[in-house]
Amino acid sequence: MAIDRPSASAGNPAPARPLRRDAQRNREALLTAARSCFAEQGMEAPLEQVAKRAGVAIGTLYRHFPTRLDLVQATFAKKLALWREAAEKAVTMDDAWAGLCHFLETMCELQSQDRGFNDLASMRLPESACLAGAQTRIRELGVHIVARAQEQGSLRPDLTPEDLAFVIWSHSRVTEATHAIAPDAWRRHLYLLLDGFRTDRAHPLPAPPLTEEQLYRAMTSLGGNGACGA
Amino acid sequence: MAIDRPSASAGNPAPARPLRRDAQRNREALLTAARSCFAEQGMEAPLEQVAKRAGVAIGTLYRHFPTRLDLVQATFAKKLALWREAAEKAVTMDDAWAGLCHFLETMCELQSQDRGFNDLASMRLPESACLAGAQTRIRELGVHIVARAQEQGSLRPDLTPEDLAFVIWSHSRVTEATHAIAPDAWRRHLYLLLDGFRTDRAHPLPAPPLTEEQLYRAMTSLGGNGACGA
DNA sequence: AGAGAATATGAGGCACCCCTCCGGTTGATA
DNA sequence: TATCAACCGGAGGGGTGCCTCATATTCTCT
Repeated sequence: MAIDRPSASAGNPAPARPLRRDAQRNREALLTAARSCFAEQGMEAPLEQVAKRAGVAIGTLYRHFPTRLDLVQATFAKKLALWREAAEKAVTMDDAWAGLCHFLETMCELQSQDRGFNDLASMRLPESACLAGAQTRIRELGVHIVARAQEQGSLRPDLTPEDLAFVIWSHSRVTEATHAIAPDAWRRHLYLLLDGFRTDRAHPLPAPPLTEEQLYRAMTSLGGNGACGA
Repeated sequence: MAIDRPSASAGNPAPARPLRRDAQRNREALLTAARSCFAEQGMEAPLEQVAKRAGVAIGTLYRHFPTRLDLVQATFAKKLALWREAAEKAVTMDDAWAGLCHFLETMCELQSQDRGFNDLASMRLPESACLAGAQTRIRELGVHIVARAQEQGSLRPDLTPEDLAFVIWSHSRVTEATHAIAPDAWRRHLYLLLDGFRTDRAHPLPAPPLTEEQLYRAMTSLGGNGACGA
């Protein structure tokens, strides 16, 4: 499993002299290529294809990113930050329901534009990953987003923060199926689901919410074989 | 692409003399093995593993099922029939909303028990497939199920039969993520979504429904590389 | 029991992807 | 411009899975 090999993200106090110019160029070409490969094919896109698209040999890719996880993290740092910003903003919005919608809609939009981000959102990175902190922060914010909307009475009280994972997962396949055919169809699905979240429509639910521990394990189990799941 | 090879499901007036006893035995062992492999790993489970689990050489598998699609169809005929029966029953139930729930709940249950069925439900088999007829029939019934519930006023009027695909797709990943950790969690997700389907105080949806053609293409596009999608 | 058709076997060719390693190349520095 | 560490290329070994085909086996029928 990739995770056991030396990884650029491991404890690395790196005095980090600046990269040589060719190395810098290659690194950026690799990131650009990775962005497009991952966006099209998900986080398990063949690395050889990333290298080819970057116009670089496979060995070069491995020199820069010893682990698939390293490449994934470098590739998605910005998009993860966007997601996190949406969450930070959501908790500051006066209308908590609008905040919830903003949070989920931004997330779904990011997912729908990028199959790799779709994968990333659906699963949990290993503890060691430097992006794991952002994921954790987003979950914390999710707790507040849910709580505020419930205090204001707009979100059904029997919903837990863990239920937000349902949005990620369910949206994940919907957008995968429709994005090439009807790129906006996912909004319809999201709003149907959101209508089910409203207080005034709530009917008793037939199963208890996931516990935090269960959610953790569920996200870890996804993408178990090929990619970055621990 | 597998579909171009000679397939047992093609126009086959087959006088079909009965199988030799060993052949019969192997065929059944293969189907049993396929059921468990597909249930665990989805429709793209390695055929070599199916053969091994059946205690049979890979060549034997190909003799019985020249195409992956042939094996898939033989494996899932019964479960598809169960799904179809649920649909047939749903349209006869007095309470159309209960019928809708029965239909969707049965479908989701089948999906949650079997990753292969999960795949099968999410995508469209090629025209040539002998199970394609059942899929078509189920869609027809879906139209009636939706119409009846709308006539009775329980289902929101802006919902179309194509929207039922959202249930399949969204459930698909939810159950994939949770089935090993909380095997009943999918019911919670389904009921949240169903609450969004109810008539009372439905909110406007931000995107038009899929057309029939779009739905067809979306289901065809899923699982595009490895398996049975045309 | 013997013959012949039906069936089973599994090695092997192909394609894909992973990752490593070392000889050749290039950019920074003096 | 000479030096050398840093960097790059890409062949190649390992693994998996697909599917075919020549050969060996087994059933069935007389």
